[in-house]
Order: sequence, then C-alpha cells, then structure tokens
Amino acid sequence: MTKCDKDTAITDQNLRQFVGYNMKRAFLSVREDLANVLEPLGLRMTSFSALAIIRENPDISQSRLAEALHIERSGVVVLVDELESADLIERGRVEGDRRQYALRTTEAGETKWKEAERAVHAHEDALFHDLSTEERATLRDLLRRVRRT
Amino acid sequence: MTKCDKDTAITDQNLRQFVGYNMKRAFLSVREDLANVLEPLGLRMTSFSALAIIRENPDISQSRLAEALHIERSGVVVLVDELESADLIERGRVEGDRRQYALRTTEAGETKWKEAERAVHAHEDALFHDLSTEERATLRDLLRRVRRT
DNA sequence: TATTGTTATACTCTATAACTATA
DNA sequence: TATAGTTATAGAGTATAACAATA
Repeated sequence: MTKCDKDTAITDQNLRQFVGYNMKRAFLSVREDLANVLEPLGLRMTSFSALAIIRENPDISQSRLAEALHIERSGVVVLVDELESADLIERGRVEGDRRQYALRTTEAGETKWKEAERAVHAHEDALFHDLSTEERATLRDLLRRVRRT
Repeated sequence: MTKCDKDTAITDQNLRQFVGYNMKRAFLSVREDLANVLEPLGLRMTSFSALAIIRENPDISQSRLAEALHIERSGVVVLVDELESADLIERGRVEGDRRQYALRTTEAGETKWKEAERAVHAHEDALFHDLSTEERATLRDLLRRVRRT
C-alpha cells in the first residue's frame, strides 16, 4: 500500500505549531486581497505605503523614504516615478542641497490617500471579520512587538 | 523651508493603524531570520514546509503536496527535485497508477526534519523573545483565524 | 571622500501555459 | 477526456553594483 488515501485530508500539524507558518499563510491572504483592493486605485502595496509615509513626512528625501520603507534607494526611484507620474506626489527641490528631492503629496495625492485609507479599512474589516475589535487590536500589537532584524 | 529635518525621526502613524502593515513587517523579519537559520541545513522556507508535509502525510502525491503548500504543481517539481537530490525524500511508485509518485521521507529526511524543527523553535524563541508563552500562543491562534482567500 | 539619485543587471519566488504519459 | 508530472517562460518584487552630480 503505497498510495495516500485521496479522501483523507492532508494535515499540517508539524507546521501549525509554528507562529511563522501561520503568519506566512495569513500574510499571503492579506497581500492577495489588498492587491485586489488597491489595484482599481492605481496603487500597489508598496506605493500605498510610500504615499502614507510621504504624506506624514512632507519634504522627505528619497533616501530617507527608502529607510522608512525598508527597501533600497534604487527601488524608491521606480516607486517615486510611479507616484509622480500619477500626479500623487511631486519632487520638490531642497534649498542648499541640489542632490536631494523634497517629496510631497499633491492635492490629488491627499484625495487618493483618503480614498485608499477607507478602502484598506474595509479590506481589513472583511479579512479580520472573525476577530473582535479587541482581538484585532491585540493581533496588531503583538505583531508590532516581534523582534526587528 | 523645503527640507525635512534629518534628525527628526520618520513617523509611520498612518500605516501602523493597519494590522496588515504590522504583519508585513513582522513577516519580513521572520522570513529573513528563518532563511538564515535554514540555510546551513540546506533548506529553504518552502522546502522545510514540504518536508514537514511529506513526513506527516507519507505517500502523498505531488499534486496533493501542491494543494497543501498552496503553490502550483509546477513549483512542486523543483521543490521535490531539490529534496530528492539531498536524499531527504524519495519518489516512490504507486501501484495501479503509473502517473503519480508517492512521496516519502528517507531516514536522512527524518533526521533532517528533527534537526530543522529544533532550529526553527530556537529561531522563534529568539524572534518572539519579547512575547510571553501565552502571547505567542495567542498570536499564533489569531493568525490562524484570519480569513483565507 | 561621502551622499543622493540613477541605471543596469541579477536573483528569488511563484504563476501560466503547453507538453507527455498515463488513466 | 481528465489527471499527474514536467518543462519553458514570464512576471513581481527586491537587491547589488557601478555611475554622475553634488556636497
């Protein structure tokens, strides 16, 4: 008998004991649904985050944005090109240093942010529907306390 | 004044309100550290998971392994090649159906799994060091309850 | 010399689609 | 016709390395 019964459910007990395994599965669900939610707004997960950081930190440079997003400067170039092309942010100049840009959201960027923020809240309401308000807050706070590398 | 003060910390309040943002950051930390932990064992995150599933579901087929791992069958081929080359699993034949394989761990695979399981437990102990045992269990259970797409 | 932004390139992970051999 | 496994290819996301302009 070398055949695994086709009607027997596959188990993953070995893996379910790990926090990381459950985190990966949960994150992939979040990522997939969030991508679908942001796509009609012309945003990706990373450009949504970039828009948020720029909005909250006006006149931030690309290098500092890279730090905030935990990606390389080279990646930020594409990201900022994307947001600038969509007229959601602009590359202002810095007096006294012609190397760097001062990134700021445009009016359209502000509007887009508010729209996206609402959409993402709705997305989370759906995805975390089985969790109470308190449980969602607990989950968020526990995730925040995971050691950063 | 168009310059963002270099000494002022960048804030991410807009994003921190979302569970998904914190989940992404936490997951990237987990993934990076886990990759480092598994590398010396000759495993990647996915091959670790595959080894666990095969061990727990002896004689599973590649198609059913794909389902369990939530990846495509084409991806499983490479994964199984990898584990078979390392002599951690073997492709057994199924009597009555020459299309499919019956995947099973080898002795070396069993040993490797136990070694990896210990290493991953140590990795999680380090990463979730700021969480109590109860909090880790809570985190794991909350993640498990996120809606699957 | 160091920093900012840029470009070109490569790597990892995964999906899609077309194929083969079996059923 | 349908299924299991395979192959080739492509895409998303990100990193690495070398470069020009400026400090």
